[in-house]
Amino acid sequence: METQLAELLFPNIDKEPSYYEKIYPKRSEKVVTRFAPSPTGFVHLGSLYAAFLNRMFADQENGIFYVRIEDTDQKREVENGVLKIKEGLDYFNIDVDESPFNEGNYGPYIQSHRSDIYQTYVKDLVKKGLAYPCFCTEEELKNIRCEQESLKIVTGYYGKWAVCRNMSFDEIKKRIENNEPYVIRLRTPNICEEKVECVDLIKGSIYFPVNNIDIVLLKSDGLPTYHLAHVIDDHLMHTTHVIRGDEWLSSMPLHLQLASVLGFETPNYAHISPLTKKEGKSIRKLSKRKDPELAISYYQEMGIPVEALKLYFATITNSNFEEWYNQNPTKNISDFNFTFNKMPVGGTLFDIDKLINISKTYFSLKDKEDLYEESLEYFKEFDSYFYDILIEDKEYTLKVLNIEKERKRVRKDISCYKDIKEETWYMFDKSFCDMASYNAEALNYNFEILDEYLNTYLTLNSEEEWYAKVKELAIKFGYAPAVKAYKENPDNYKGHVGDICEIIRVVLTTKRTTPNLFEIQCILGIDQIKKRFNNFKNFYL
RNA sequence: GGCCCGUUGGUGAAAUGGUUAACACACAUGCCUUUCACGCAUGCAUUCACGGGUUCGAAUCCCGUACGGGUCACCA
Repeated sequence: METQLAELLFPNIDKEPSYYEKIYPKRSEKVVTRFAPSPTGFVHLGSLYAAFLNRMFADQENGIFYVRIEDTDQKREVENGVLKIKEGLDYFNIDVDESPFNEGNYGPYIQSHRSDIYQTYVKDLVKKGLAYPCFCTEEELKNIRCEQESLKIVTGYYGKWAVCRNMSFDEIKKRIENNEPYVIRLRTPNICEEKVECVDLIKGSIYFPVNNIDIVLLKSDGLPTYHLAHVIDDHLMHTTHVIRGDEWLSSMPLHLQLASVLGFETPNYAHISPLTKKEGKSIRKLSKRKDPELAISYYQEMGIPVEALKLYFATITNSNFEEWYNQNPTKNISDFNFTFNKMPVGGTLFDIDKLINISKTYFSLKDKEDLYEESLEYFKEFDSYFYDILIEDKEYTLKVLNIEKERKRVRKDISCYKDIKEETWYMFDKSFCDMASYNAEALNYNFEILDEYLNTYLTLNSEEEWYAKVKELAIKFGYAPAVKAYKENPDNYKGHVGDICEIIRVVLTTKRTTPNLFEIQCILGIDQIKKRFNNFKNFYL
């Protein structure tokens, strides 16, 4: 009778599960991880975090990391969804060993192309009396739920509520011939209220009630639900560690049950606690719909380097990473030994301040050549005006990017590529001419000091000599040659040497705060300095 | 509402029964200093959500309460 039913339901399925078991043999790698996104739009930072972890763990154990597209819900699918996932991964420099774009021996890597596989396994379950067709309509299911809710009992398709569970073969046949739509449900073997131990690598052992709901295995369009698909795929693709978001934790009893019913060994599970965000007083999981600023495009536009993002991920992944990295700043993330039991169990607030700090350190460690190349990539895409300025004279740009770099304590004022423009635009003649504008306060500057400086005190031979001259200039005009002297007797002076420097600084850059003034002047050169002094005077006279 | 999980300073967190509760970010002050940044120093939880209990001893174990989160689809 069951065999008859199986043939009625799946007349076109001519294979047995053993066929697939044979063509997808065990792999030699000890660790196989995977990233299994749905093609529903841009790649969210949270997804990338999961991908990053999977890749990292596979690397650490010399394993395989593959990508499988979970597109069994065509309603939610977005145009170019798969491509967007690829772009996200590429941008993040996450190598993928097997994927739809790089098929290995365990494909297809897109679930909608694996329909026959799922149906073969389900057909086998039907034969064994472990699955059955259900003709309940959306409305009927809704009514069942409403009744259960009013009775204050657990909702779902189970026990006596599972009305299609014991339908006769003749009735099923009649309905199918009548073209009534149906799903295939699991005939869950559990009716009692036992608990199952779910071992999670991050959270430890958790005891859940066993699943006793006849969940849907195959939807009316013949495609599987997530639960069935992932259990079969992770088995056939020989995933050893399922590292996924913790929204799946509570369905783990179901997944364990499915594996057991299908006769599979269960992989290890690790459920990652979500990245969260503060909204007013409450905290909630980062959401793709509500938080578009957490699309990677947000970071691309700002120019936060991927490496910085990865370092940030690493620090929130293992609480001891940060300390290790501070002691080994030249090593790679992959040199660190990650462990699941050091991962956060609760949610993690996404801390942009921390990210920015990490990014600043990252920039401070970059040498000028790398900085130049990477900046070009960024500005080429997001600011062609400044890109043209940067490439006009490479040697000059390198000097600008190198300001205060070749010293023991490097500046840390750049947190993203966008900042590079903010911090250097005044160093280039073109952007200076285009963008410079003086604050009204500059009007009050003593023009005599400026003339004196330009004509007799300006020297670029060495920083010591230059500074000594500036001090002389300060004294000549009644300013203290040292800040300390000024602070001790403020009434004796008009100001201090720093004020003199400020005047020069503003005239040359329009800014009150810049890196080292002497270095700036050396790069600008005498002619440019003169030009800017003259411009400044013309501006006000 | 049922089932799970969590709650340590502004933030991320360490500490897994034993003296003054790591570390990092942020913040504040001071030093250094031509400005800013860097760097250095100092400060920032009389206490680990709350209430009970176990113990010579608890942030750490147990129970209860409160709050927060996740999940209960023919979505993944």
